[in-house]
Amino acid sequence: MKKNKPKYHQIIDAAVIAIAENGYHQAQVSKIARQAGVADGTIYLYFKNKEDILISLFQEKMGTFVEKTSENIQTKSKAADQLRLLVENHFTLLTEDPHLAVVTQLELRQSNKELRLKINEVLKSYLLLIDQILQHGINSGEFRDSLNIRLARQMIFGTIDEMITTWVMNDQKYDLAASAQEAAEMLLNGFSMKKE
Amino acid sequence: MKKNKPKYHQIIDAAVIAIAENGYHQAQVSKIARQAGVADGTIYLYFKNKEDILISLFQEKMGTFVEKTSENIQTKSKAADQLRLLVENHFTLLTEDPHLAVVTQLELRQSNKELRLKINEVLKSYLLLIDQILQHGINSGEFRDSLNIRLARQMIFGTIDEMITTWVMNDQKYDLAASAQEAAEMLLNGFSMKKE
Amino acid sequence: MKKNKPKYHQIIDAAVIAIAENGYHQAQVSKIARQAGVADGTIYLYFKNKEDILISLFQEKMGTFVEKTSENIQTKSKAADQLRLLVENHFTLLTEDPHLAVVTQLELRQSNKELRLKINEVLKSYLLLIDQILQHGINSGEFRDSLNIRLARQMIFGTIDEMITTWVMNDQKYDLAASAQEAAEMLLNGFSMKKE
Amino acid sequence: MKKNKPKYHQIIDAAVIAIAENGYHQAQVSKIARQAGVADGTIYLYFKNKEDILISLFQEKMGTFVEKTSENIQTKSKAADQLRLLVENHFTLLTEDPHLAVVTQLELRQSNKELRLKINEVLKSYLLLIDQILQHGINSGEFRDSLNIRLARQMIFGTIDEMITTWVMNDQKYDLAASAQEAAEMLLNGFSMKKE
DNA sequence: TATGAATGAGATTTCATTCAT
DNA sequence: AATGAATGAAATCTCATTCAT
Repeated sequence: MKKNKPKYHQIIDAAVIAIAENGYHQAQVSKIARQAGVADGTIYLYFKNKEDILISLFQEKMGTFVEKTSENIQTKSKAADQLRLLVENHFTLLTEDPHLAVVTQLELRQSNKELRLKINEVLKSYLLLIDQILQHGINSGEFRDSLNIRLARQMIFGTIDEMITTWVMNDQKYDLAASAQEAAEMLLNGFSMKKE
Repeated sequence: MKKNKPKYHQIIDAAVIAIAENGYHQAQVSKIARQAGVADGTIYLYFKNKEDILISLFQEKMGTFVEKTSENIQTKSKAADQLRLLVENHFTLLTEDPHLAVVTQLELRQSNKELRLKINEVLKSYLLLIDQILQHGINSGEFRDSLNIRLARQMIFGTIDEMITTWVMNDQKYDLAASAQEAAEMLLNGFSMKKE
Repeated sequence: MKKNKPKYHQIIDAAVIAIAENGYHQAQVSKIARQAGVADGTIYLYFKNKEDILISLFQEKMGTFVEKTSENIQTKSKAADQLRLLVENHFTLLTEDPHLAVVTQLELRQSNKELRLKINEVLKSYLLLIDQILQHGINSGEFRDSLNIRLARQMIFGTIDEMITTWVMNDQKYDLAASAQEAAEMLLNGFSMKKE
Repeated sequence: MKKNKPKYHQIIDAAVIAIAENGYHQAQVSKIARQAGVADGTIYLYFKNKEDILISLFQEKMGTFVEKTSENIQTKSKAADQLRLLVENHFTLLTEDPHLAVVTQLELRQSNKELRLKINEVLKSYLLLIDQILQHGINSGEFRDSLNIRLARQMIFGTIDEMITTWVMNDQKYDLAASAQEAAEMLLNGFSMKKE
């Protein structure tokens, strides 16, 4: 299994840096190789092609994130708290790795449709996690019965994504994590029982 | 003024189709020219370079949309109604021009950072329109005083954008406009007075 | 006859300026037309193609020069004086028209082999004039009998040309005509009887 | 160092042939590559761009020539003999490499001003060599004290250059080297003491 | 395993020339 | 005679991938 060898991760981390520093289209395989301290050809011993590096990058980083977040939210019993934690975890992840933030929010989106479809495949587990929280909230009576889960999920993901992208575009110069609670509250407000 | 000549719009419309059908990187200038029914060189009588076509495309289509929507919402006195109209207009625009939907949601995002910055410039007027609605809602007492406008704007735009992108990625096979009202309600719910 | 119409010379003079100011490869037909104050298409009513402008330019300017010089030197009886006059006339011509100097010494040499062959054709009458002076000098006993005319002609033309080119490359900033007599003397020295 | 690898010289030699046979503007990179027996892209492993091939070509060929000639003339003690050797060496170099003669005398002069400035830079060492001979001749009393070195240098270079160019334009069909001695004598004659 | 030299397909843009008005 | 909008051919250079060592 290639994934267990140190060079596999070495190359992925090099790709994150190379893309963040040079931009998607200027991050040639040779630059990634140089950043990783290996020869160009070595890349192809660990990855099928350039696209494979990018998908693997996303899988490794996002996959790990979803797993951890999934575990984290099990510690909370209320859906509201779970959502709060999810937003916070997401913001914290990218705040702690500025290169990764640039890569996922700006650079990787320049990839072609085919690659983006594969990235979406990876994102599905994240969207599923959101769905679980929403379903749990409906079951527990925190959210209203009539909540359209697909719509709510798109609102959550769209909001988080837009917030992060704006923050990255502004050179990450303000404290993103500080807005996590407020964003969660506003979302939750939209999902709650109608007041009469 | 080049913009008043028929070939200017002819080429822009051809670009939308060529990009939608072939993808961003496969929409060569020669393909756009063929689609427009002009020679390759003619393109350069109306546009400085290829990037200029894409910027102009976005300005013409999105600029027109923002203008019209801006006028439309003046007919509504309540901020809630204005937001409902905004969402509906946006969904309708792209539902009625499937090619344009593909281009704005998927293909144009593959452009380089420089082009995306120019696109964002155009988007600013749209975000400003959203801000106006939100401010109006606060002033009229429809939305709570403490509403964080920047956050609310990101929620609105992020949600709309995510909904459209998902719809386009699913080959536009369901009725997007049908979700407009529901989406607007959920957003509005989040902005309303806290219930006790 | 096109050559008698004012626009013919208007276009040639415009070409000299356009080429001198923009360089050979940057002097597009449209620039020459603009400089001449006519439409692009008008050029083709007076010249077969772009090359034809350049050949005509050279013919008009150099042809006139050779004619005048030819007349001038008839006023001198000694070959040495004729040569002195020839050099002086050549230097004066280009000193008085800096644009023309740049065009003939630098820019027109960037043309392709075919055009340069045609330019050489025009130059032949100039070389013939030099030959006449040399033959006259031999006949009159001013130059030695054994003088190789072809060689002497190449020396004269090569020296003049190299002097002018260097002067143009140095932005015409020194007085070229001032060197005319000295250059002529040195050439004449080489042609004179061997001293014992 | 790229210059020590065999392909560097292989490509330069191919460029000389390709340019001589096709002309400057018809010697596309792909033709040079084919002539060199390498792929188009390989060219760019050894040269920055097409212009770099041409500059390097001139530097290698002319630079080597100046160096060798410089060494050669050290074997002669008299300035007159040194000049004779210089002319002979120059004529011999180009007589032995007809392709190179076409390239330096006709084709490379079609290059743009920027490239020609770089070529002139290389030529400076040649002109310096001529100056050394002239100065030596003055010091040794072979040439007259009052000799204008700049002028004499332009006469030497101009004459040699004109002779070669005419010879190349006439398809190199006569024996250029045979005229070397005669040309040198005529130049020397011009530099010698005035006879009384 | 690792290397890195070599490959070669592919696209934007310019500009001389034409021709309908 | 004059215009100028339209034409369309043509070439440099990049970079993902391979493969002999």
